[in-house]
Amino acid sequence: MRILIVEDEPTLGKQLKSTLEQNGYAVDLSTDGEDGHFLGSTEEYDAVILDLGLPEIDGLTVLGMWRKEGRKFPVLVLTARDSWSDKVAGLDAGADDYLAKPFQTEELIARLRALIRRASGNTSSELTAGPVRLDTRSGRVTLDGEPVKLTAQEYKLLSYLMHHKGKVVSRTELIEHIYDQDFDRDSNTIEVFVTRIRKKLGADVITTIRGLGYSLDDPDEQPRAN
Amino acid sequence: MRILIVEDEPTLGKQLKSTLEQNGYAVDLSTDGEDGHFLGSTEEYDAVILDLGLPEIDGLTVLGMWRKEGRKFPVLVLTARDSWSDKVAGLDAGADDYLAKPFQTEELIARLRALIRRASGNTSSELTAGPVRLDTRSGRVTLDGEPVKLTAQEYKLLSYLMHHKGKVVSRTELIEHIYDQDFDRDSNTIEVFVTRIRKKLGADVITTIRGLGYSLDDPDEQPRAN
DNA sequence: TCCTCGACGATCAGGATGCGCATGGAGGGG
DNA sequence: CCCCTCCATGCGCATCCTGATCGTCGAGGA
Repeated sequence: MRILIVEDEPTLGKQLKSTLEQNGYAVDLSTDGEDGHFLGSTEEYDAVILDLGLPEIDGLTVLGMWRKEGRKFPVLVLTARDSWSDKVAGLDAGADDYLAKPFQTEELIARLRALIRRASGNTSSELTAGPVRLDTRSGRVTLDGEPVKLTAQEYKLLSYLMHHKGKVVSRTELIEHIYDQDFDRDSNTIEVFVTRIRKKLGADVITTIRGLGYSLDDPDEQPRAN
Repeated sequence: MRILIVEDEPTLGKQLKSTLEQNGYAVDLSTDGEDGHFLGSTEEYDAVILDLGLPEIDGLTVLGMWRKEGRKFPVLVLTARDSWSDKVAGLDAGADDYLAKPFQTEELIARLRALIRRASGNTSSELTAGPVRLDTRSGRVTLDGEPVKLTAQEYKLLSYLMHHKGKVVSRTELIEHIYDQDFDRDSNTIEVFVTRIRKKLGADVITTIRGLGYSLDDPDEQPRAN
């Protein structure tokens, strides 16, 4: 899952970035509204953390522009404490959730998880597909109840697929959501990790759709094979 | 485990802080409601001890604000008198337990322990993971029944992991819950203590998940990895 | 229907990177 | 005075990426 943080205060921004990265997200950080808006418009994010108190362009304006452009990613707005007007205006502008500064990083992470989960249409923090179960809260994966050890990248890849269960996900889409800005897009790393995951979870977990990408199906919901 | 004490009387506050620290908690002390509220909103606490008779802002108000902001840590309220009205109001405001002044520090610690235990979803004061057993009441750790001597920090670290058994805990999360406010976050102390604990309890007690953090698994519940 | 060929995906092994581990020593507190 | 805590350094290894090779699928023609 890839996150954009738009936060003008460098210290807080960097701290957030590193915390989120430790939690398995790919994170881009922008420190002003204009740059932030550009990133949000051009790159693919699964969620955006947006500070309202930005220099130059206001956070609300940025949010409004995104929504007008049709960007649909969930936005978590950081507002100064007690500003009800901000809250209302933010809702109108299309924010999905709020957090008043100051806040606890754990809560931020929890809300972020919830946002991403909701955005992908899931209701529980546990995602399942056949014998595979992924708990987004504890960050663990089990196969038939047995815990499976995944590396960071393997987890990111599997997590994205499970959040989009049944959908065909192209390789570029995966790259855009698993890695942050600076990454060489011409490589076969995705294939490599797909192979790895198949080795650990079974070959039939991830289906290849030639020329299009990959898809993770739930055999319980789709009894017949292909 | 990290505790916040909000207590206006300096003597009592300091005494509590030192007592709790001797019992293996990381403690922040605040002497007025405003500061206390701020700390509780920004930092990560596993429990809060809140005196109701505060100057400026009342303890109940502070508690109410926290709950309205969505802070979920358990709160142990200290009330000066045997006043029922305080108790009722406190319950409404979201307190989890009570203690009437004057009280025995022993009792305070016992209740605190119970609060933290409940908050982490454990039912017993004894936490076990494989051959390792940790008694939160006596603060003792045994390996295959044999008592093991842990230093204060080693105990704190192990305790936090055991309270969150099975969850992947990032290094920042550990730092936030084991140390109090003023601590340099860029250091490798966590690794050092993990190493120490492994030496004393066996290398397989704590699992490393590269790039994400550590996790303490219970082999009884999860027979084997890979 | 079968064969051929092209294109795409899977797999493997080698190597760079950086994370986490170990260790020793300085500093501080009991 | 001793032990605990913390910081710094160097090292080893898991992890990740790369590039090459092998395998597979499917279209089109005979």
